[in-house]
Parts: sequence; C-alpha cells; structure tokens
Amino acid sequence: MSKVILIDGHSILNRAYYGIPLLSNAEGLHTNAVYGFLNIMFKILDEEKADYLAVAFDVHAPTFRHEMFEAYKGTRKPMPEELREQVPVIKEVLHAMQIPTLEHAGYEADDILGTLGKAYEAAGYDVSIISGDRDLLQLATDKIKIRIPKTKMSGTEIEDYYAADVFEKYQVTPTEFIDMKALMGDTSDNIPGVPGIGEKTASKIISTWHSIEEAHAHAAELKPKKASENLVTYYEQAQFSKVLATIKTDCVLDFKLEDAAIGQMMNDASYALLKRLELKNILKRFDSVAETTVNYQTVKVLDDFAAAVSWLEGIGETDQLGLYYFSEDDFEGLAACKADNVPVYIPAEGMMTAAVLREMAAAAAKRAGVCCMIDVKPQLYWLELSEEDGIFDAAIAAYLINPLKDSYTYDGIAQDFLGMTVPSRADWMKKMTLTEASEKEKESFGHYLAYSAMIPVQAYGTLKKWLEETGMDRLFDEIEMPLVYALYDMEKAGIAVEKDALAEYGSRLTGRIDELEKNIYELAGESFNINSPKQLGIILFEKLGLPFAKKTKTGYSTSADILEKLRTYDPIVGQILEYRQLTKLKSTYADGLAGYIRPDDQRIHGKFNQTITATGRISSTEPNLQNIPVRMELGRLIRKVFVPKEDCIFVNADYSQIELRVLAHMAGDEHLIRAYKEAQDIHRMTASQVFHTPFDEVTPAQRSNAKAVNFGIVYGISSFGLSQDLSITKKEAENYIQQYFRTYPGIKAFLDRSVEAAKEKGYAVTLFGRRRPVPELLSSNFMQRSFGERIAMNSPIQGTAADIIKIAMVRVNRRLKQQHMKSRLILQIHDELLIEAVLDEVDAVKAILKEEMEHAVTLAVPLEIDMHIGHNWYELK
DNA sequence: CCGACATGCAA
DNA sequence: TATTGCATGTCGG
Repeated sequence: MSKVILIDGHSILNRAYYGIPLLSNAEGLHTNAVYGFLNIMFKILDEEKADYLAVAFDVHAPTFRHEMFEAYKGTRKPMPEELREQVPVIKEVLHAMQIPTLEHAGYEADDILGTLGKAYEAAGYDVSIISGDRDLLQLATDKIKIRIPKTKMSGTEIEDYYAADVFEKYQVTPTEFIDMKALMGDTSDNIPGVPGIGEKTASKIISTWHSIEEAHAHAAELKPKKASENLVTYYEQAQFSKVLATIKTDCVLDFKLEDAAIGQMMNDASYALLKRLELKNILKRFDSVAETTVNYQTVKVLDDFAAAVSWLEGIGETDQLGLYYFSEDDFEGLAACKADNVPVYIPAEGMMTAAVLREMAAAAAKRAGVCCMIDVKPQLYWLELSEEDGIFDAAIAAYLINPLKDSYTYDGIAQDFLGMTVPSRADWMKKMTLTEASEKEKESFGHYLAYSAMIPVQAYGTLKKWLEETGMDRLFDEIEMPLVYALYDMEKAGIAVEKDALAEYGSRLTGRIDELEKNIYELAGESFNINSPKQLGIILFEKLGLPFAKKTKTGYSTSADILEKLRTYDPIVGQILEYRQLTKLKSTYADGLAGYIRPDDQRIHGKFNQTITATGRISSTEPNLQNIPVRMELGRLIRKVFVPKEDCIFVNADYSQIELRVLAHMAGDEHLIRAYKEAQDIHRMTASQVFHTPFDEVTPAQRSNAKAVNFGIVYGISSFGLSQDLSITKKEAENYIQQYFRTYPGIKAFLDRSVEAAKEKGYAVTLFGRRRPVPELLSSNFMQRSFGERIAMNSPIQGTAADIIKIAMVRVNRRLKQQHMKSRLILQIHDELLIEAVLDEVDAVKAILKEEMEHAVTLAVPLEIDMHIGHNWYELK
C-alpha cells in the first residue's frame, strides 16, 4: 500500500510561526516558521513511510467563497511581516527538496487537499493530511487520516483523526462536522453560523439529527429554546454557512502524483539554502545521508582485446551511451556505459593501443543513438568528434539548469539529478594515487572512472526533460553544444607570443620599479613591503599623517581611487601609484604570461570555460586572456607581443555597444530604438536629451557623463553607484537618472518589469531563454535585496549579449571550417572576436565576421561591428 | 600550504 | 553602495 502525505502549507507555517519564538539568520531573515514547518514535516516523514509528498498553499486571489460572500475571511488579521517574508522561503526550500507545492487561483489549500485526498483514497492509497486547521476533519475516513500538530519549541505532538476519532471527539461523523460548523460558525473565517449556537449545542443537535436540514425540520423539538428559535430565524444563514464550510473535493487540478514522489530531499541545493538560513538542526539530517553513499555494483574491466572490440562494436543506434576518455601521466583508458548496464573500463594497453582505442571510442560515440559525456571539451583532444555527432554534455546541461554552482562534476550531477550520493574524484584519490591505481588497482581505478561514464547516461533523461520544461532545449542544442567545438578549436589554436619581446618589456619595467622602490623608501624614511596594504597604510596614514584615512574590514584602504585623491599631499603617493601600476604589469602580465608560453610552438593555449559565469558569458583562465591591458598606454604595449603566425594577420571585430542595443530591443523603447536606427553617436544623443542641449552643442563633459549613465543603466543603476563613478553628489546622480528615465520611459518600465518578473519567478531570463536564479531577491536584508534587483536588471542584458556573440562564434567557426579556410578564431573577449587570418583569406574573413556577427540575431535596432587589422594585437585599434 | 582579503586588469 | 570575471601578493591559521 502506497502512502501519500499532503500538507496544508499556510496553516502549518502559521502554527510554526506562533509556536516558536522569532529566529533570524545573519542576513536578518526570519526563519522560525520555516524551521517549525520543516520540523513538523520531518517528524511526520520519519514516522510514516510515505512514498509521495506535496504541499498546498492558498493563493492571493478571491475564491468562489469570496464571490458568494464578500465578508468571507474578512475579519482575519493580516499576516505579520515577519511571517509573510517566510512564505517564499519555505516554498524555495520545498522546491530545492524537490517537493511539489500546489496552489491554484480560485481554490483554497483546503479544496486542493480535499480533492487530492479523495482522489488518492479512491485510487487505493493511504492518505495523511497535515493541517493546523480543524476544518479539515470533514475529510477524515478510515483511509484518510487528518493530523493536527501542536508545535512547541520542545517538540511536536500530533493529534490524529480517522473518521472514528472524529466521532469519538465530537459525536458526529466527518460529513456531519460540516453541518456542525454551519451552526456554530467560525469567527476566523467569518462564517456566520447561527447566533446562540456554540460547539456544545451544535454537537448535540447534529449528533441527534445528523444535518441542519433535518434539524430544521424538527426545529420545534430542539433544545434549548433559544437555539430552536434562532435556527428558524437564521436558517438561510445556516445553509449558506454550510456551503462556505464545505471543502471542495472536485477541483480541476493539473497534477500528477508521480511528481510528488519523494526523492533526494537532502541535496546540494537544499543544503546550501538551509545553511544560508542557518537551520542547524535541520542540517544535521545531511550527515546520515552522506553515509548512504551508493557504491554501485561492479565495473567490467575489458583488458582482453577481442572482448573490448566486441563491446565497442556492439554499440548501435538503439543504445544510449555514456563515455569518459582519460589520458594522463602515461595512463590512458576509456570508461563506457550503456544505459542501465554495468559500466566497462577499457585500458589502452597491449594490443588495444591508445590510437585504436581512441578511434573505436569515437566511432562508437558516433554510432550510438545518443552519447552522453561530462565535460566534453578536454576529451576532444583524444576523441575526434564534432558538433554533427550530437554529443550530449551533461555538465553543460546542468550549468544551464543552474548556472550558480561552482562545479559540474559527476558526483554533483548524480546528487542533483539522480538523487544519488557517489564518491567524488577527490574521495577516490584519497584512497590511492594515480600510479598505484594504474599498476596495482586497475579494477578500482576503472571503477572510479566509470562514474564519469555512467552518471551522464543515467541522468540524460532527467536533464533532457529539465531542459525542455525550462524552454532551454534549443539554447542547449543550437548554441551551447556547438559552442563546445568552437571553444575547443580556439584553445587548440592558441595565440603566438614573442617571448623575447615579452622578457624585454618585463626588464624595462623592473628598471623603473627599482627606482620607484628606492624613492619610496627614502620618502617614507624606512623600507617596508609596499605590496602589503597593511604596512603601506601604516606608513601613509600613521607615519606620514595623510588625511582621509578610510577603513576597510582589516585596516586602511590604500586603493588607487583613494590614493588618487591624496596625490597633492605628498610626493610619495604618486610614486606608490606608479609602483603599483608597474608591479601589476610585471607580475601578472610580463612574468605571468611568460609562464604559459608552450615551448613546442611558442604559443599560449588559454582555456575558455563555458560553465562558470552566472550570466552566460564565457570566462578565460590559465591565463586570463580577456583582461589584457588596453586603457593605459604602458599596459597596452603588452599587446605588441601577441602576434599572428607567418603569412597571417590579425583581424578583430567588436560589437558597438551591444548591451545598450540589446536593452533598446528588449525594452522596446521607441526613443532609444530610433536613436540607434538613425545611427547617431548614442552617448552624445543621450547627453543632448538628458541635459536638454542641442545635439551639436553637447560638451565633451556632458557626453562623458551621459556615457557613464548609459553604463550605469546596464549595470542596474543606483544613484550612489553613479555618484561614485562621476564624483558627484548622490542628489545630482539621482537627477541624472530621473532625467534619463524621463527621456527613455520604456527603459524604466523594462527594468521595473525585469525585477518584478525575477521576484515572481525566482530567476532572470535572456532573450534566448537562458536563466539566472536570483535568490538574493528573497533576502530581507536591504543591501542583499538591492543587489538582487540589480542582478535582475543586468542579467537579461548581459546574458542576451553573451547569447548573441556565442551564436556568432559558432557560425563564424563553422564557416571557416566548411570553407576549408586556414584562418582561425583565437580569442573571444565578451563583445569581440579575434581571428588569426591567413593573408589571402583576409577579405573572406572580414566578410564572414561582418555577416555572422551583425546577423547573429535580428533585433529592433541594427547590430554594428568595428573591424580592424594589425600585425600584432596592439595595432588593432 | 590553503583560504580570505585587498587590489587591479578587462568587457 | 554599479554588472561579470581572473590573477596577483600578503598574511594568518
């Protein structure tokens, strides 16, 4: 017999709130109701071996009862703010625990519970309904148990009512309980009832006559006399009350019981959330889960050549295949897994040479109906696969579903999408070193590798369903998966660096740094570590007594913008600023980049990461090639050491103000759209309109301020932020913003809309459906919430721009390959692409860049690019 | 030796 | 107290 638990959300939350003193976390968010709710829920789950669990909530919309009776629930006190703020939080917790929450306009939670309770009873389930509200007793049967918890800090006691228990307590059946309520009324719901009849009298009357109708027919026989008279006088009101008090059991609901199947409630998402809420007692429950690690059956080690070949050649189009190819430290092999089968591990050794294994693995991947992997890009170095092969990268799918996680490894995917706790790579590594594994523990090592093949193929169905249900399947298929191959090609191509020139640049810096260091020690009267903000702060603000000492958490702030204001007070400040600038260039760029030049080809092969950013941008590491200096001339000189290879030249193209154009389109603001269609200088245009100055008379200062406002808008503007940026008062900044919104009313409406939508849905969305959760919006901390609002304004813009350049990259890369060109895409810097173009392909490359970048998507405003050619990166300006 | 913090580079 | 990143050096556990 399967068991279903249904919870009356608001009612339990309410009980918990009043039963437990106010608690709050570090953010100031109150948590007592959430805590109490979860305690009750877990207590019930612990004692009942339930298979299904769902929680119903009331919605903030009138129900049929309100339509019948205007005063319905009219006397109910409004929810205190400290409780109200916990409603979305408990929903979020439930969501993280994969417990469905049900709410439906026009129905109360009671009606949902009644409908589902009766339906599942009829279908043969045992049902428990949890509520703090005795109204629910009318639903009790011998299969439906109504459970009413009494919350105290010390613990929870629960009263249970089957039909018989209701009868025992009230001498009426559950159905008759409705009639009883029709007589006695309910002040909290504003059900009128019949005056002069309370619980005792009502119980006596209904236990005798079983319904208000019968009682009315025998009114004369009723005692006491007052009750008899009032029942006649107020009979209509009693009938009316009966309808109000009757819980509907025939609501039309779109709900499938399987969605309420109890899964892995203690997962990463719920852990993070509970941790944030600081619900330590609930967090304890995770410990016991960690021990339930699933160490699945066995891995078949196919070290026999014939057996391995036959397994791989047996893969056909009806198979869902999981693959993981590994090559490191002279150790190479393939883990593979067919859906619902035992994983296999095939080491590259003996007759099964690495070359043969790689080829057979790639061939199997191509033949399979679908081939699922985790983190495909690095495996492409060994497996020759391309975007046409339709590989499914589970890490990228998981990233789209929640881009806020810090990794997408197999153990996390197993936890989140399969409810499975498996040992992580680190857990296995603790047990044995790689060498030990390869030499002595082949089977164990294969066992560990096998997770990387097994998890993606098992999670495939769930991930696919998530992508479809969130509307991100096309984003995944048409943008993200093809992009994997474009990024791989970029990494493989790398960028050539003139090592000697870089070294020379470094030593030039060193000369000046030594000079500055000497000067600084002299001016300070002692030597100290200039790189230590702590020591520097003491020298500047204590020893030299400079003014405006600003504090950070740990001491004085010595950041450039502070020092800049101190320049005139002491010559040491200027020297320090220059020292800072030069040591930055030396350590991060001159020395830092040198360490990444590969000796075999004198090129830097940086990594481009696709599953890092919250907004959908790509990131660059080892080294970061997206933050090479450009603003200051001295820093910009570094770009001279990045050069094209022989017979090549650099071509770059960058979008002109892509984010502002995306904003114009998404907001549909006619003024901004018109400004772009007329192809004017947009910052000047903004200045002209915001400052009421004729276009031709805008001063450089006005234009520059307008530019700052435009930036601010994209970042989710705040008057404080703008005032800092422009060194003006907050008041003035407020005026600029107000003027801006008056000029472009559509922008204001859009930004407001974005915040509202994110609050409602819990995430921000790009034009292509990419989502970015914004949990900060739930915070009761003003700063956190404001941060959430800025994220909600910025993410759709930054994210859509990221979507667009990704589309362009995929198409540019495709065309370079399809047309068998030797030119290669080598860098992406958020709104810019850099190509190392073979000299005789330059015109074709320029045409491709222009076409694919400007037409990656059609917006209400044109997308424009600027293109340049140069013999090194520095010249591309 | 690792993590937090401060700092500064880019779009 | 403006969005998104990454790398560096210092310093303390």
